[in-house]
Amino acid sequence: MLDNTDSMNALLNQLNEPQRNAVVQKDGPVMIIAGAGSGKTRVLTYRIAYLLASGVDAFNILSLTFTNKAAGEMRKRIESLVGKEARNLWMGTFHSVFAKILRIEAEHIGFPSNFTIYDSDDSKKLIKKILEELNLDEKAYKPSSVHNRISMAKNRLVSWQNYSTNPLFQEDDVLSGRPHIGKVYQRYQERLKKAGSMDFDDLLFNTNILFRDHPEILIKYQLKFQYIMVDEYQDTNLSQYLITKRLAEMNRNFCVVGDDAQSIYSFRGADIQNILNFEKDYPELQIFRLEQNYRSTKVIVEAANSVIKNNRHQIEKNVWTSNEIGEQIEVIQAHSDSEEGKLVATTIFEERMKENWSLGHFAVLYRTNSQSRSIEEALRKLNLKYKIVGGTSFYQRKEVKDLLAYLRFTLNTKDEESFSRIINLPKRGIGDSSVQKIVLTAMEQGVEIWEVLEKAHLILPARATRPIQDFVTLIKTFQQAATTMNAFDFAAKVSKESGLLRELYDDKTPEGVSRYQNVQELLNGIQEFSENPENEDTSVGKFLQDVSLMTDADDKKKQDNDAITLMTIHGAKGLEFKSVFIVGLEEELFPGMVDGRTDLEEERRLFYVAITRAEKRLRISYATSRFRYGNLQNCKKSQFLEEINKKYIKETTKFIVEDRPSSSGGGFMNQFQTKAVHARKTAVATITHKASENFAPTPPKQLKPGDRVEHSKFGFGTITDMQENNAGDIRATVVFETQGEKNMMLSFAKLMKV
DNA sequence: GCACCGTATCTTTTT
DNA sequence: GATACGGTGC
Repeated sequence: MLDNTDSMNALLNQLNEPQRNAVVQKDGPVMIIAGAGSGKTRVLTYRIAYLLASGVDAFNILSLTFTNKAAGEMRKRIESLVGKEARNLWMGTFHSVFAKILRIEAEHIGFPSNFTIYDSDDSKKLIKKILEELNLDEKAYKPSSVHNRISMAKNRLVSWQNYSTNPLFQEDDVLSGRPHIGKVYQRYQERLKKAGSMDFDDLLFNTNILFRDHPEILIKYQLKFQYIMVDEYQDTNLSQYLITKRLAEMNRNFCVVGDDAQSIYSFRGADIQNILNFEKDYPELQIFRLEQNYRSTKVIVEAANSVIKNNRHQIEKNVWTSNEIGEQIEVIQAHSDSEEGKLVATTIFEERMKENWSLGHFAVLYRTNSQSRSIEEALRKLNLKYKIVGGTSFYQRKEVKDLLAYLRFTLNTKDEESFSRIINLPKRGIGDSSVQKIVLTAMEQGVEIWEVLEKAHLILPARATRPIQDFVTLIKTFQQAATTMNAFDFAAKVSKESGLLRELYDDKTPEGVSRYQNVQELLNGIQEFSENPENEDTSVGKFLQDVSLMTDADDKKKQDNDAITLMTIHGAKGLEFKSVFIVGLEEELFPGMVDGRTDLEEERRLFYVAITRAEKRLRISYATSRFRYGNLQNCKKSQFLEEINKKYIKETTKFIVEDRPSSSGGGFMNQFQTKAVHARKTAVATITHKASENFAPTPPKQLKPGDRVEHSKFGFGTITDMQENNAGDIRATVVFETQGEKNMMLSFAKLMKV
């Protein structure tokens, strides 16, 4: 530990005055308003180093950051200041830190500690299934919009029980023609619970439940986390706000860092009021303002200021710099998106020559992921190396998720999403109808899918049973192996013996080859994990826990620093580059518009973030026409361009001679074609019964009509009839008190005579 | 059960 | 322009 005052003073001398003040104010509530490029990370790291130096134990510090990568880097920087002790800090994203706590405390909220985390892909698939089951109009109920509503609700701590009576949500839902979202929400939660799974939002929602319902656990963590720091506080939602508020309540050593001007995540529930109202929660608050920008030229800083001042409510601050004036911002007009790409590419090409900057100093930022295409094409033509950060991340690729699904299912056979992914992958002759039958039986009989699989011969013809038995055997051998092998050996075994790798290997199309490589890369990643001496637990279970919260930005392989960075502006937050291009400054693209609605202030903050990523040089481009939805559209220059003070801008019109885009065909819709409507209905009751403590199924032979029985999920009822079928299985008709009449298959015996 | 083919829909932004 | 989905024919 760094307990000598000299070195501490040396540290503090590297800071400017407001930075230093913010660092040494270690106790009590602190808010640090950190303008763009004002050395925020530096203040945070030094602050933690200072806490450690003044005798605070690393175990008692909780520091929440926005990305895993930010956390990792900060930990490294602190380690270089104070040494190994930094490893004991609790540092990470909200999601990863509270997932960790939820695993420790899982039993208190009725989850297994190895619960699976569903990513939004998994969530949407599950929601889709539920929408079909409920037979809801697929035009009004799109999985993504329903998922959005549910996510919003969770972020505002509205449970499914309260959703339908919540005026805020209900009104909007009725207005948009989908009054039944509450029902979907309920079913979605029931299914997640059954699958032993949580989605991203549940990690925070359930943490709130945990702390609300178990004061003794809350106190335990309050005692532990004596000092709490939250970065990017302007992007917290109600759920996150309440978690930290509760945790900080006892010691009140609560330091938040943020910049209201950079709040860009309201679409996922972030509430800028959390930072604007922070002072109301903590009257004794100490506020520090970091206003000196060390990153950018005067032109860039002041241009950014001239844009953001068009927003109304703001925390008062004056970001300034003593850096050079720098060059004016170049605004580039193009006639099409492909021309825009070419102009960007040639400009980078020339600038790199002239300045001798490595490609790592260039970034192209856009509003939507789809804009990367035209840029990529142009860069490839000039042989300029680039990397795309974000978009469909590595971990979202089908082949990667497929292998992960095998690993997940082996450890948690309740995981419904993984099950449907792999049951017929590679093709083993288990078709949709068999799968549906299995899922349906599991629901109707109130047992788990795995159990039905093991007894598939009872409900399916022999032809379909064989491959299922093979599948069950396969998973069983995997389950054995998982307990003894490390993650890598295990994953390698699974990828081979499942036949996944073989199938990809046999596919010699370019896509097939790349898919194969992706799986290999995943295996490499798992190997790194398994062989990393810092990892105590190298089991596949631990790997899965880590990987489910990993994002593209965290990927070490993406840190090639001799390549141009392409990413969304959201992805660029917190980063900086010598030379930045912001592309697509057009109305309805940036500021973006979704079914006629725009949050202009948020879009403006996003533009502010984009501008302030640049250190030396900034260029902004727009095109007067662009391909969207596969056809050509005319575009208007963005209003944001007018908001930049004219004196910082030079407009240039560069020309690329050649290909004008020709409009593509198509676009005529066949209005006369009607879609077949599918009515699929499954009778699934809402399960509320909790099995009695002494519940133990009675052997089927001892049951007879007239018996009163308890079912572990459906509650109490009476047997009215029993029949033996030709598969040798006995079916009992049971009239349940709450669930009505059901046909129970006694080979799945979950009935107890009472 | 599965492979192939036409078409409807899509694009904000992310943990 | 890509993809996911439904329909059709083996």
